[in-house]
Amino acid sequence: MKPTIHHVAERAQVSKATVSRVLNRNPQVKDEIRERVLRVIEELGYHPSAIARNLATNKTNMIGLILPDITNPYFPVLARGIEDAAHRLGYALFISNTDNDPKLEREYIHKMVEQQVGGIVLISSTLDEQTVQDLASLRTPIVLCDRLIANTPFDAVLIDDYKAAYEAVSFLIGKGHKQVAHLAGPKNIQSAENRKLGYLHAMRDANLEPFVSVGSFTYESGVHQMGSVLEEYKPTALFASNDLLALGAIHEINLRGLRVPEDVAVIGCDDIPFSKMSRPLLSTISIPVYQIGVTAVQLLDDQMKGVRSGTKNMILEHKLIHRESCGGVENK
Amino acid sequence: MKPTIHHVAERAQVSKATVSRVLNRNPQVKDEIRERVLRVIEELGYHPSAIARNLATNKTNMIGLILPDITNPYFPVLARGIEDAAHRLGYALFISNTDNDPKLEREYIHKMVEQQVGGIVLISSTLDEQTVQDLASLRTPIVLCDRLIANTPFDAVLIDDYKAAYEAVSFLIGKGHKQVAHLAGPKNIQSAENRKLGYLHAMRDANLEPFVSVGSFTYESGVHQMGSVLEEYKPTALFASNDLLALGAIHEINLRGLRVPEDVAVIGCDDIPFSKMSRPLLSTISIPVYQIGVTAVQLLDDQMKGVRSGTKNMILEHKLIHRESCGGVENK
DNA sequence: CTGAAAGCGCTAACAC
DNA sequence: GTGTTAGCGCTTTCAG
Repeated sequence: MKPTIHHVAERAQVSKATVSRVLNRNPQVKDEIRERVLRVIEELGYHPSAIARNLATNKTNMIGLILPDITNPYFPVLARGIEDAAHRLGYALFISNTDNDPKLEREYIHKMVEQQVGGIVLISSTLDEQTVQDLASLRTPIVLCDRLIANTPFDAVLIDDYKAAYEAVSFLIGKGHKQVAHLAGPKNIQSAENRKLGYLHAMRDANLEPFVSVGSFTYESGVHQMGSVLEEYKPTALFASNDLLALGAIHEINLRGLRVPEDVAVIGCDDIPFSKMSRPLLSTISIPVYQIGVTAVQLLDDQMKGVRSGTKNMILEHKLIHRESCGGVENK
Repeated sequence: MKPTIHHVAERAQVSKATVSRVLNRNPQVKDEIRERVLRVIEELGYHPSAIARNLATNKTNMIGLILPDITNPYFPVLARGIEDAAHRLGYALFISNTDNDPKLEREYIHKMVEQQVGGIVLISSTLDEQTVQDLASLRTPIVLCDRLIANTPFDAVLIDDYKAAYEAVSFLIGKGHKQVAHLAGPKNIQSAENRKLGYLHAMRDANLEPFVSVGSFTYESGVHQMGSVLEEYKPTALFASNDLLALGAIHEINLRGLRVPEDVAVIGCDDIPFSKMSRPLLSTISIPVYQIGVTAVQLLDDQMKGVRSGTKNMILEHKLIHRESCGGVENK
């Protein structure tokens, strides 16, 4: 049996209250007694039960992270930012993968609420109206990442996907490209849609004919989509909605005997770690993922502490990273 | 205020005990009453408090995962295996990154124990004698991944790193290579050491002169180490202790105007997702990471349920994956 | 089939 | 300074 505060109290010949005081660093305990208690705690290998404490204080030191898939290279850095910030603020972190399955999302959210988490960082693309209602009635603070839902009490932290895409495409156009294709992400993912819009508008503003191929946010999808793009459009440049797609596209381009960037310039989005390891090095839009995670937890913490009222949305800055895959850079 | 079982009971005009019964699907509740209670639960948006329940039953449905760094591409799949298995068994999962810092490891372990987790999956390379003692006295089930500690009560699940390395190197030697270098991982990581041993023995058994360069398990380290290996040893083949190292090495090899696999054949270890996206595709030792995670949780569950006594070590099967980077495979 | 009451390990007034 | 007491929200005998 694990020792409880009771055992410690008994053995140290003091009351549970006193043990509780030394546990909580209450200064008004005589040094002698404090030391005695501390010694007993050591001897017994006693660890206070956080759940009992939580129950008594009616507040917990746990928060939850719900994301699509930690296996997708975009997320580990985000998760790390969240985790680091959480621990810095004294929270333990629950984690759950949903694969973007709305049913699982709801299930995990409810599970976390039952665990009495103080708040949840939610990364989801598939929130339907009903789930949103559901969440809003939960009385549990929620912060969204990479996703904005208007008219809800949820804070959000994201980048300006539209602008990022517009800039990337304008950059390509500025280099003289007229045939710029776009590999888009799933329609139900807000950032994918916004990136597509940014692409479309940049093309329109330059009086160029757009060409969009829609797929999923995976390497395989990039390989696959690029095949038809190459056949139907003869692009000299490509803006992919994320790096995985870009990487897959490059693979397919090479397979067809074309070179990147000489024949087709490629630029992705996200700046996942692999982008710095691929050949050619991938040009991309760098997203401050780690910082997004940290910020999300800070917002959550504010909400939990009731520091703030009203919704808050944070737009973080992205950055165009010019590496090898879009040319004009000496092979270092 | 969040509704409690008390509110539900009151509103449904039954006792807390009855509400508890319907919560726990106790069949001996009259249908009529059950429905009434269920309806009230719905109306109130009531969610039972897991921590209160845990306190009452003295068992929890939480387990913890402590790993070095989710940002290292080896870990997400492992984490996913653990998470999936955990949820399947009804556990919520805590997660913490330690960066292999022994102090953080201890801190997080203790934090999780205080959270009353039922067990911990621990991925660590830096366990010193003292920490091991400490853990053993915790009365909390622990399962180790990728690491074995003899004479402890800890279960472990891993692969046979020695054998994996021996096979990889023998494979290279079998292809006629006589100058096979090794990029080793950190000395304090057990699997790195075992892989090095496997390499050494394979070379010795073939009467070949070994050449080892020790670094860390990173891409940058691969780039850096490969520089000197190329200058000092003129290898025709390379066995890298993990894929990141291999990928970095390939980068450096190419930078020096040499080709993979024509000039230097390369084989890595781990089979991280990026190995299937790199150019050339990386030959490697595939480790059943996902399965390691699943197995770890199963062992943990067994321990927690007291199903088993005594320590159990599981060695899972690795597999040599023959892709482009070691030659002899048509470029598909 | 349902209710009353005790208790899980801790904190937080309130006394002394 | 330290002890007493009453809960926190739930489960679990034990009655009825």
